[in-house]
Amino acid sequence: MAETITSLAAAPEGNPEATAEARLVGSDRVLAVLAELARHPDGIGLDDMARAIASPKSTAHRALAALRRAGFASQDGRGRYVLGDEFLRMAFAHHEARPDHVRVLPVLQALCDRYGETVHYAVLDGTSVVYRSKLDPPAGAVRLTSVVGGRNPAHCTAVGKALLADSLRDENAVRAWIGNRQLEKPTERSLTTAADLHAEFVRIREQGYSVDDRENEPGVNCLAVLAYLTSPTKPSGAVSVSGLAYRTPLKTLVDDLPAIRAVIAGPDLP
Amino acid sequence: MAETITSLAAAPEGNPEATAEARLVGSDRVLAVLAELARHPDGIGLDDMARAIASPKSTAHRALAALRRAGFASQDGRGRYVLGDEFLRMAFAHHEARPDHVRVLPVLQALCDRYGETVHYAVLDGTSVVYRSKLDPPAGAVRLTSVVGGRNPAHCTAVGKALLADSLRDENAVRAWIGNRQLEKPTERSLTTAADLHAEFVRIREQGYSVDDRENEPGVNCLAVLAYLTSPTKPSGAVSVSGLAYRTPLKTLVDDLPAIRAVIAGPDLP
DNA sequence: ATCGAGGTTCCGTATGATGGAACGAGACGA
DNA sequence: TCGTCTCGTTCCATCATACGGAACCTCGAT
Repeated sequence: MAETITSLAAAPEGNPEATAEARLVGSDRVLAVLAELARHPDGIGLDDMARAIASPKSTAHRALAALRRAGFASQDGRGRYVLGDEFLRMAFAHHEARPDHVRVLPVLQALCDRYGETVHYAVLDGTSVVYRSKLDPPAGAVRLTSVVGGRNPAHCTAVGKALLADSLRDENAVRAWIGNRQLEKPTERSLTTAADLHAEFVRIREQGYSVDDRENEPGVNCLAVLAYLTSPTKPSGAVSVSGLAYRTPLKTLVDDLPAIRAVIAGPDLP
Repeated sequence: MAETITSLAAAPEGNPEATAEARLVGSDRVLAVLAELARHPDGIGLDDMARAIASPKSTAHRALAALRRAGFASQDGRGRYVLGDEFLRMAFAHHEARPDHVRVLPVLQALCDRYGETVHYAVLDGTSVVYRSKLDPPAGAVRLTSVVGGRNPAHCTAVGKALLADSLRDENAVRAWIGNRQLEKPTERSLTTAADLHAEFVRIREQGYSVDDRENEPGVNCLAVLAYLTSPTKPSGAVSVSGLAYRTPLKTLVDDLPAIRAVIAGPDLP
């Protein structure tokens, strides 16, 4: 059970071993230790930690002591260091109290209920989308690997395209947004040229919704519509329903669009 | 919608405003800033932050710069500081990869599905229990306020009593565990004397499960059984199903105990 | 009993943190 | 349009604090 689809929303991915950046000092190093700690869900030894941050043991030890003092790190029975409970409490409590989150949660719940698929709320950040809220279906045997705070390229996700379509109104804007990057092409169906994207954005603006038909992940499709959480004119982000293509074909979602709109424009949103 | 029951698992609760501890220095202060940041889901201004950590603006600013460098803090449109996406990503990704969590998740899902109530996995830490995993029912109009990493007094929760019953085998042990504390009594029904608790623990050992009949939160009850995630003899924690008394009476859960046991002892657990 | 692999502590040095004060930018009212 | 107020940002001389090599414990394994 709980088969996994890889990397809908992978991490920025620091170098696997040894965060080999320029030597960090002071509190920067402490924060690097914290990040390294987070990368090791089953704990990490002091030596490995020292190696990971390219510092002597005593320095790593001092940093870990500071983290322990703050409740962000603790030690399991055998001395291995793990992220502290207090750290997780902070993060979860903070997330659940975020204004965005509390605003969209009812909507996400309704949508998740209706389709039994994973739903997201995401915002645009430069060239990628950041997932701000996520709800998994209760009984889903397949779980997407997206994570709150995780990212995906904007141009091949439904949420990203919905948001881009709103802000890039002509092909020049699209071209400017692309700049001189080579757009990633995670699947065969991803759009990667300014022309294709502009055409897509035009369609999206006409339709009022955006789809990702296996453009980001094979076998996964997605329907997204804009969400106006903070302003009635400028969308703050977008809400999406992601389905496994064989279980919830796009057509199902598109046909049901009025219901989705109703939920999103519901009494809970302005 | 989304009515809330107060404080099943409240935070350790730092002083509301002004973390008035002895003056912190260096990285300790940076971590204090991080914690303060987490306490303000809708952002905090530089001045308020400086006040909260009892330091001049420039010091707070330097700390925030370090956090921004690490991706743990960012600024919204108007310069207010909020926790960074990367921070949340770290926390969520870490939690979902924790060995304990991945082991119990299937069990929690099955139980959550079956009863449509919130389920927890928690471990004992001294005099309180710490929630390590939590699953909310999809359609729950009422949400418990428990949070991953949150705590509750062990002696008035089903999970806590189940774990204490396993480790405190006679009344002297119970007395020693209590020490000279005055046990909290969140509701009228909470047990707070060594004698009462010992009797309860005997019953729990005989029955093989533990209940919390509105002892921690009015109107909320709970049934818990031990979970052996790491060792076949020493329980690593306990799994509980928390119901609203009027919706899922304890009797329902107790009557269904064989099914619960079956789920917990399922193919996924040793 | 011995060894080895960690985690922990010590302490002189110099490097980076400190915080008061001045600066800049955006918001608001006149 | 112009002041002015608020709030984030930058500067810099002083000195406290982090640095890290090496010695020290404490287990568990041989």
